[in-house]
Amino acid sequence: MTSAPATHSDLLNAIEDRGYRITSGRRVIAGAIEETPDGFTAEQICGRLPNVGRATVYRAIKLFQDAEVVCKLALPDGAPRYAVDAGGRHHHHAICTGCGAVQDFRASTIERVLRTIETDVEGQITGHRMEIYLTCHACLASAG
Amino acid sequence: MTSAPATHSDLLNAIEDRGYRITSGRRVIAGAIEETPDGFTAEQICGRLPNVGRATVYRAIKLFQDAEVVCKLALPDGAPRYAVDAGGRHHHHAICTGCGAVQDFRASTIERVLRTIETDVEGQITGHRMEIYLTCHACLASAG
DNA sequence: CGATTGACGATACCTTGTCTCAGTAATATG
DNA sequence: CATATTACTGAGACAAGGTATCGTCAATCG
Repeated sequence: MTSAPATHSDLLNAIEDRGYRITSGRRVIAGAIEETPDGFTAEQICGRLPNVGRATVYRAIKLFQDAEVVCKLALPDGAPRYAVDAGGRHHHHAICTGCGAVQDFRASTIERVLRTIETDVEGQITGHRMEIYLTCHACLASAG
Repeated sequence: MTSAPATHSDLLNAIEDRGYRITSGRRVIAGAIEETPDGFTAEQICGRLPNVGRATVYRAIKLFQDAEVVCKLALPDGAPRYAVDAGGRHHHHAICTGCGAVQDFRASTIERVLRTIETDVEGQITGHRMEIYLTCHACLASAG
């Protein structure tokens, strides 16, 4: 009966698929992350899980990043923020600077632009980073 | 004879124009920055100028940023890097992940894409960040 | 049920900055 | 030019975000 699929969350599945163990710590970290619809910071998770070590939280987040189910973003001032990356396909993020809410968007035009740029710059493009900053409807309304 | 234009560097002129004093510390910091053709890190400048306090270096870099003659970038892992911003006009940066060399480019297409995205996301866009990562010709050749 | 190996928590440490504060240098004024 | 004013400075403490170390513990394999 060890064949039970154990019905993990997407986050846990992603790291299990890569050969990492599912531990109780990782389970509660994944749970805490999945409760944040609008992105999260590492310290938020640490604060919410006082029984899990800080290092363990950072280690788990890094695993999720490597497994491409969590993505690290930067606010305008460079402050880091994480968001769950459901789809898998390459996409970018629009971040509300008021509340931190994250919207995904897939702008195929951007990919086309990048290919254009490829001919303009000296060298071989290996990657890129792009973030849109905005004020979401909720923040516009409450701060309006 | 106090009308001598004092022929400062672009960096110094930029902060002088904004009402800040030209001090000996700022002079050597600007000099050190202008000697780095391929971007720089704050600690690099600190290391090169042991007689200037660390805080002073960071303060000066911030002034240059505010005056829009220096721009703060992020490498793929989030590590910060600075580059001199000559032109003034809004542009983006392509950074070699091998050596840190920075190329500027002005992709008007990107601005157009952003305006398109504006209609796709929920909220009011306030800004964006974009960096291209590449391997420059020199690094391609030497690591090839 | 062990044995093995990965994961854990605590904590020290690192990096990148910022803040404080007393002392100092750059300007403005007389 | 002397002096008053004010900004600037260096040293060092502090903060945020993250990584490394290390002894212990638990998940998984056989």
